Amino acid sequence: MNTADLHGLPPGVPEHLQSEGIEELYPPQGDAVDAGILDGESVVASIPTASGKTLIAELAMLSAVQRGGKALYIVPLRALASEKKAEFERWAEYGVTVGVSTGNYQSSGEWLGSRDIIVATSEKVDSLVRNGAPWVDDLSCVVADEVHLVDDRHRGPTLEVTLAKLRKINPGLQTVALSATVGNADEVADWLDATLVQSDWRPIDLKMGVHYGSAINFDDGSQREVPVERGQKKTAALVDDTLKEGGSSLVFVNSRRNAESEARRLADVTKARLTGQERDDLRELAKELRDVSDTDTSDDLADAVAKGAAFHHAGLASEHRALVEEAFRDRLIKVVCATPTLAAGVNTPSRRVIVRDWRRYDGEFGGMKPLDVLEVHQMCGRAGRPGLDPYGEAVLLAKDSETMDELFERYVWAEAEDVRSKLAAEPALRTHLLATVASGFANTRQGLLDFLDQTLYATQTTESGRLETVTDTVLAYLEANEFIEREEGTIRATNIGHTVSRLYLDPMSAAEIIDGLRYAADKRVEKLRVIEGGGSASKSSKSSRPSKSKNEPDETAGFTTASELQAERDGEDDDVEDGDDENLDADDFETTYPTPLGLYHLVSRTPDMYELYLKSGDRETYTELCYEREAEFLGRTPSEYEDVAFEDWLAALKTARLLEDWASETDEDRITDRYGVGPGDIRGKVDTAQWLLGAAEQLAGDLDLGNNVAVREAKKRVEYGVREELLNLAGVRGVGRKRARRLYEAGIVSRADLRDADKSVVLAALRGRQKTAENILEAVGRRDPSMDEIEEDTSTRVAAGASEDDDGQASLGDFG
DNA sequence: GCCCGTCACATATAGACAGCATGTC
DNA sequence: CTATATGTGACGGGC
Repeated sequence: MNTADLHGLPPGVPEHLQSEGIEELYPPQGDAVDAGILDGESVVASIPTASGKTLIAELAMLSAVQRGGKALYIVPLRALASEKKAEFERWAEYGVTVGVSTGNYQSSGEWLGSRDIIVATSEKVDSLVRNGAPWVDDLSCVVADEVHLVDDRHRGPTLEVTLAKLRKINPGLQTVALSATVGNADEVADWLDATLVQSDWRPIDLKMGVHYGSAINFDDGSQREVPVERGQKKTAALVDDTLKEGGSSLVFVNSRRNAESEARRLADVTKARLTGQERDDLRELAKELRDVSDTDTSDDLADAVAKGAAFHHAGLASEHRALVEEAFRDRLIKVVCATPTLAAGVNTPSRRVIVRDWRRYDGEFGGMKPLDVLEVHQMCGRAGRPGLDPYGEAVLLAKDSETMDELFERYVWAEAEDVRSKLAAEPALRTHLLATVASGFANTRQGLLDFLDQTLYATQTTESGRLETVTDTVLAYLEANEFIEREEGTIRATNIGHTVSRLYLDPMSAAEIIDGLRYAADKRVEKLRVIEGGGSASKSSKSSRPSKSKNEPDETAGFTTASELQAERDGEDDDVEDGDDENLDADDFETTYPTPLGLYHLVSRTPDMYELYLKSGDRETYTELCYEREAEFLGRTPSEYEDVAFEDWLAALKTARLLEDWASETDEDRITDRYGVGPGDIRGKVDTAQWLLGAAEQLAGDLDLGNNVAVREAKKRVEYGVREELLNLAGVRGVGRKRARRLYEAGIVSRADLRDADKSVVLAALRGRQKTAENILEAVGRRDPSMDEIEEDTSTRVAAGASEDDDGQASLGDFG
């Protein structure tokens, strides 16, 4: 089918497609048009990666807009949201407007309402529906990208429920679901009342094969000699082989560490084949990567990249990832060793894909578990860059002929698994039943069951009654925690229930947080009563030890290097927080209870916080810490000997400790090696903690518990990664944790000080960066921010520390 | 005395969404 | 932790 024959699109669009070189539609795209995609018909397109799924979606959305409608494009990842938005924005010249809404990307409801196409993550859409975004009623077309993810245990149910809700709100809604090739696409199509378009067609040929001995054996029967020299690794031979033809490779491995070590090894392979220009460009890129964060991860990545290789996994900061992805697309980086982050993320095609590891450690499984066929196919699908490569090659590795046979059978010839709904799990229903009640979708038990009947789960299940049983369990749970009320058969959400749903909390997280906050409120009342009765004894003990925040500046002013200062702070933590039940004495108690650590631990043990892994030795470390800081924890501490929950509780303590470190200005590199995480993990934890503490603050306010100020401060401290005394400064644009500390050390302790401060002192505190100093002064509202002719105050500079090249901000920012 | 290979033994294990209100070098 | 790869320390050989 020719693009010129397309109907129902905004004027100019077919011509635009032709100008992009799209004269003719790919066969699956033609099928989708035949299925009525331009006329508002629903379609499930189950076709390989990179075979033009996005255009199918665009055709549907553009024709819907042309009919005066509004379209929603649901993506699985935030990074994809911005990618798609950028792509769709080329239709702006035909009057089509695009908006994005994700957790970290701005979105006012009204503004979104004026957009023709909205791109959002499934969770964000769910949240918008819960909160009654007005434009949801106006949708005429919804696209679900990667719809096979309904199979995902954690996030699948959200997508499933959201689609069901959208379809219920808008009865005639055109649903376009894009899926990888899966076993039961027909079932998905049935569920969505859509026509199935299924095809294995790809614009560039994909050859899948297994390397064994000295050759790759492809699925089409052909072979390619790739001998492996003695002492050489297979991956090295394969990467070098591609490189000789000027192609790049993508290597998938099963752990972060493997990604890093493989990249280190392959760097020696790529290094040998770089041009002089490439060497220079890579050196520059390496510097940029190194500056992203002051951690080992950053250095290791930069070292590898300088030689033309990179690794990619979730421990990287988002800037790291973005830089690596971009340079790989530009063919500057020759090989990327990645965990599955890259398999489903943004578009990073490569001439050759090597699936080095096909098994991955899985604790629940109890050993190395073979990857799903779908997952391996997704990785392989990254092979072949449209328009650049004649074909793509995906290679699995076998050390013996037996393994080769197994790999052919298991992956090369195999069809992907069926998609199975995971909705009937309690955690999923806990969240979604509350939301369904709270947003008025249903107000009886039967109403809920009727609604659930419209989900994929219902069309798939053979086990009748299962959904009903779980529903009853979950309703009982929600009622017991006072999130819902039942009266004569009608179910209503309580005020708190509404809040919980609106905040997008797992009700179990909310229950935990509420318990903890109530515990804190009670303990506070009780303690204050004791203090009032007990009187002066505790007061005098207090006065002998000034609180740490007050005496900090004097204490730290004399240190000359950041690390000395750091060492002192770390030591001090141990001293001050050390102690028994009495470690929070009278006045401290009044002003500092609940403590940040208590609150961090509270949010860290909710199911919404992903657990940090306990390593060997950690058990002892944190058990000890648990006794040391016993007075700070909110709620009953499980018994070390009797409670199975103790292990989880300790893992949460480890997370809480990380957050406390971050909020005490501990350096990133110190945190990364103390907890065995990457810079990206710190960011993730901090981000989640911020969200949960924000929710906790609201709950504390709603329940009138009187501790929302403490929660707010704990939240602010994680947000900026600073101690209490820097909170005022750290909020200024351009001032992060490091600069705030330097300004503070130079005697500038507040925004007001900054407005009036001696410019030479400011300049010295900022290591003589004029431009930075001007920007900061402007941000804080100073009338004459100009730094022209200003000299650094050298005396201040010396006192503030002579450490070099350490001007970086926290650099954990995520600016979507 | 030193460098290196070898071996037994220990160690660690993928990913990432969400509230609200504004803004980073 | 139904496996695996990598890191670590002890040991011995060759010089």
